[in-house]
Formats: sequence, C-alpha cells, structure tokens
Amino acid sequence: MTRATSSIKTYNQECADCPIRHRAVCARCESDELEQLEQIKYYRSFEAGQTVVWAGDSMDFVASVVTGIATLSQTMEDGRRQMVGLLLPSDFIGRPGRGTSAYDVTAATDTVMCCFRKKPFEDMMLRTPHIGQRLLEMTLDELDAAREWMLLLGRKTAREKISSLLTIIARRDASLQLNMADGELSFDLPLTREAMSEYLGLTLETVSRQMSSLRKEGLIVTEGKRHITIPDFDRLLEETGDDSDGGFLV
Amino acid sequence: MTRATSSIKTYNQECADCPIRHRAVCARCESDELEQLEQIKYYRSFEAGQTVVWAGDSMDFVASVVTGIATLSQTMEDGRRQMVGLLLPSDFIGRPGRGTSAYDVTAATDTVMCCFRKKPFEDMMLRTPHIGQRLLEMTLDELDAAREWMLLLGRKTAREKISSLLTIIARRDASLQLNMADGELSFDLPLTREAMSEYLGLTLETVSRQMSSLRKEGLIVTEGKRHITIPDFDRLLEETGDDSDGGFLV
DNA sequence: CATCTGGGTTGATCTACATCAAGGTTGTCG
DNA sequence: CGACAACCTTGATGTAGATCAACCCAGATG
Repeated sequence: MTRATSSIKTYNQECADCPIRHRAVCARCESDELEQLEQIKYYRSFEAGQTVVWAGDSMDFVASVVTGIATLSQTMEDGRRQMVGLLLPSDFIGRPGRGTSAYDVTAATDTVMCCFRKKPFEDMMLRTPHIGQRLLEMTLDELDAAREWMLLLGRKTAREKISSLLTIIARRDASLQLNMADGELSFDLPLTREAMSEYLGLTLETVSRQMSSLRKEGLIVTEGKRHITIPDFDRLLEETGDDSDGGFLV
Repeated sequence: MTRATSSIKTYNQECADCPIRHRAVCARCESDELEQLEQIKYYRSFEAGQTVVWAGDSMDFVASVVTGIATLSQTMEDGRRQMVGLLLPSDFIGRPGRGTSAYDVTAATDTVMCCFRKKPFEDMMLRTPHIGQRLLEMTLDELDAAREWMLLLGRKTAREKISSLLTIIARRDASLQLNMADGELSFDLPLTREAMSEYLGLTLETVSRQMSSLRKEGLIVTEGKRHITIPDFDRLLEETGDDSDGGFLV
C-alpha cells in the first residue's frame, strides 16, 4: 500500500490547512509585496452546472479556483465536446494577454473563484517578476498534465481511461486524504458520467459500463451514484496502463 | 481562397528572413542584454530518426529548434506510443527547473538545435525577466496547441484527423509560403506514416488509407510519397471538423 | 401522493478503426 | 546488377466502443 499513500502525500505538500494550495497565485499563501493582490481581488460563486464563460466571450479577469471544480471544454460545430482542462482548488484560469476565453468554462460542482481584474493583474505581473515565474511554473505543470492526457486520449482503452481518471482525481483531491487508511481511500466523484465521458473521449454509456465492470471486479466500491471507495489503490493503478512509477512529476 | 492565404500569413509575421521566428528564445532575433545568451549557446545537429534524449534521461540543456523538425513522444510499457509535441523551427525544448526529460525527443528530419546549458540559462532567466515572460508566452501557446490536439485525439474521426494534421503542418511550415498561389500550396511532409499515426492516435495503415482516400477525392495531390499539394486549402479545412474561423489564436 | 426530471444502468446492434497479412516502390550498398 | 531494408499501400477480417433504445432510481415540485 505504500506507493498509494506516498504518491498521494507528495502532491499537496504545503499550506495543509489553507484552501489555496501552494501553487496558487493568490494572496492567502503569499506575504510580501503580493498583498497588493488583495486590493484587486474579489470572489465569485457558481452553482454546479453553471457556465462561467463561453468560448469566444470576452473575459476581463483571471482567476484561481478556491473551492469546487471547474472544467474547460471545446465544442465542435456538430456538438461533439472534449474537455481540455480540469481545474481543482488552486488552479489558475485565464491567459494574461488575451481578452477572450478560448474554451467554455463550466462549474462542475458548486465553485468559488478568486478573481483578479485582468488589467491590474497584468500590471502587477510586470512589476512583480515573482508572479510571472509562478505562472510559468503552473503553466508548465498544466502542459505536462495535458500531455499525459493526450496519451490517455490517443492510446488508452476505455478501461484504462476510467482507471486513470479515478487515480487522477484521487491524487489531486486534497479532501480525501482524511479518509485514507492503509491504501483504502474514498471520495465523492465530482463529475457526472457525462462529464467523465467528455474528459475521456468516450460516450457516457461506455463510461457507465466500465464503471460497472470495475465495480463487479471489486476494484472500486460504490455507494449511491457518486461516492467511490478504492479498496486497493495499487491494484487500480495497474489498470491504468501507466508504468508503475508513473510520471508524477509535479 | 482568401482565408487560406490570410490564415497562413498571420502565423509567421516577424523576422521573415531569419530562420528563428519571433517567438524563439534565441539571440538572433534579440538585441540588448540578451547577447549574453550568445556566450552560453552552442549548436547540435541530428539526423532524421535519431533520438535526442529518452524519457527519464538526464538533460542538462534547454534548446530551440533552428532547422528541421523534432517530436516529443510518450511510450507505454507495451510499446504503444503517442506523440505529444511537434517542434518546428523556433520552438523550445526543455523545462527550466527539471533535470530529466519527461518525453522521448526525436529528430523527425535532419535537425539543428541551438542549445543553452541549463544552469547558466536558468541564471539568466533570474536576471532577465524578459526571458521568463517570453517563455511564459511560448508555454501558453503550446498549452493551447496541446488542447486543440486533445480535441483531435478525443473526438475527431480518422479523416478529420488527417485533414487537421495537413492543415496544421501547412500553417506552421514557413517554407511553403513560397509555393503558394491563390490557395494552392505544396510542401514536403516531414513525417513518415508511422510518425503521423503517432501524432494522430491511429495506426499507420489507417493513415495510409485515409491519405489515399483524400487523394482519390482530389483534396490532396501527391508526388512521390512525401510531396503534397493542396489545390484548395479551404476545401481541406472543411474536412477538419473545426469551425471555419478556427481557434487560430497564436 | 403522483409525477416529473436529471442522472444512471443495461441490452442489442452497428461500424470505424485495429489487426493480420501480402505485396509494391524506392534507395542503398556490396 | 542483385538484394536488402525502409517505407508505403491495399485487402480481408475482427472487435472495442458508438449508437439506438428501454428502463431504473432518487430527489424535487406542485
């Protein structure tokens, strides 16, 4: 059980009791000059399912997720949708230097965001190289995640995709550390079957079938529709197709 | 024919006759203090097919592609491979703050890279915020490209994938502007069928079949195995599944 | 309490792409 | 020049996952 435990621990290492993890560009975990951010920040809440901005809409702010989960998606003319970003607490939204959103941003669960108006934020970036550096680091992390995701989309089977998604959520969701005991862990799935299918490049029927199949084989235990227990994290990891020491570089 | 012409022109707007385009972090297009980079840079050449570094290997440099094409790929234990990065001249390789490569880096064609030893480069970054800013911009561009790519991998059909790849290469390859005349353009495919299949998440047989099918329908004209002419760029664009004004944001 | 609605499951069938297999073309090297 | 090695094409067949369709369940709502 050791790897499961350790690989989860490594992710969320600083600011244990602060809702904004250490990678966030947010005043809470900062000190120094960054208190200036305090003056330009404000909070917004969204309900599960609500759209924050549509692709192409103008967006005059950047933001950091405080609680809840948001997604970035692209839609083709005929309605096919692909999720391209999954934003957990501390993740950053928006691109300095661009006035419109390139993606649909949607709240997957009830969500609170810490927003900064774009112009003052960009001014701050110029004055405070520190922020740019953090942003670079975060963007590089996101790029790595996107590339991992590309491997999933391009080459993994449906079963591997589902297993991967479950381990990804397990690793990234800070809340579930509490429920953890010798390799068993449980959490509430923050995504509907449909959202999962958009993440994975599958249909929701296939997602449902594969979840059932993992359940029947005892790799996961479900309680209601959303609550999931993983009795043996390592066993699930073996289903992901990743090499055992997987590129968990963040 | 206008869109084809215009969408190609926008990409490569500065430094028309410099092999390093404006996005590059390279001394050639810089002036000022960046001449310091001159002192820590050196060139390396690779033959088509040669591996630059393997995933996991230590990598003590960052680099910028000068000529040729390099790829980043991930490999699963059982050999399934997915390309996750396609690097054209001016594109950047390597991640500041990381000592090993996360991906296999391969030269797809004969390639020259402009390398900077990692340590001095990182020192420079600290002293010169300008470089960090550029790197951030480039990384954000790459992230956008990766997300476009995710849509392709997750939701497009084989035919749409092939058409998309051809338009992507056409748009990004500076050399072919020369051959352009009222919407017709031609270029040498820099990738083998196998490399294309790794890019697209397909098998090489499927790539071959779809190329044949596009050829039979007159969407492309081939000369030998690699030289491709696109008689009507807009018509090919319609096969990509992208909305007509597609997110060409760079 | 009945009904409606938004998720979720499961079955039957179809199909796009993978897989397996054979053969073609081009270039290189003894 | 012959033969080998990359690379590419095409055909026959198999299958994972899509599609179409029916039904289930829990919570909300009048």
